[in-house]
Amino acid sequence: MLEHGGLTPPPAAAAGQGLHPGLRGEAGGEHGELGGHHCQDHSDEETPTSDELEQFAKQFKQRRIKLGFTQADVGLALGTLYGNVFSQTTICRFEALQLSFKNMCKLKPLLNKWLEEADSSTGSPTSIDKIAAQGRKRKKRTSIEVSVKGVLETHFLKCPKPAAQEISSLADSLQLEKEVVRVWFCNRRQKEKRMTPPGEQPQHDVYSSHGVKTDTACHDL
DNA sequence: ATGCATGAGTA
DNA sequence: ACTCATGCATA
Repeated sequence: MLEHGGLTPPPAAAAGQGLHPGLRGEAGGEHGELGGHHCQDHSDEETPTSDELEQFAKQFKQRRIKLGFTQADVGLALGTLYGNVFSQTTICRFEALQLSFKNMCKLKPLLNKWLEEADSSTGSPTSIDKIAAQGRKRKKRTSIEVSVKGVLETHFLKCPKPAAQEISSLADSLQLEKEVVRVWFCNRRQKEKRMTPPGEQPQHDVYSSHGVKTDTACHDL
């Protein structure tokens, strides 16, 4: 089968809206060569487009299931195969395209390799290796009430990057630890940077959007 | 499948 | 302190 995609050919390029991968400008001081310059990626490393990643993720999931593997299996297999172990969470997020653009690009080759292996493996006995050494005190997951989440979201829309002081007052108002609130905002920002906004399919915005630059100004307290 | 959390790297 | 990649614990 070819990648037909059925009728999800979406995108239409992510030049309009909807998809805004985290394409950070890496024009900083990445390399500091003086006199001699030899930098130039010329390998067969092409950065896939968002569309390609979508297709791959779909195919990957289907094949994975066809072969009878779980997300956790894949994560472990990657570790035993190359040394990079991943959790079920990460595989899941990859399939759902809930990772950043960069992250997706990084994982695609690995998963691609696994696919080849898994499908052509006439029974390759991959030995399992598990290295466990975690004696850390992970904080118990704080369950934030729905109503409180609503408040947080409202604030997020107003100001996605509140200052420490604002976080403090907010935490105080909501009766939450400052850390919890801070982390919540961090996670929220990350979500916003994912490829596929949950439940938000790119629609064509014929109207709307004018030169209005909704400047995100944080004021008030 | 997802929410809250950790930790390394960076500005 | 933030971003980013990643995962334990949980829904």
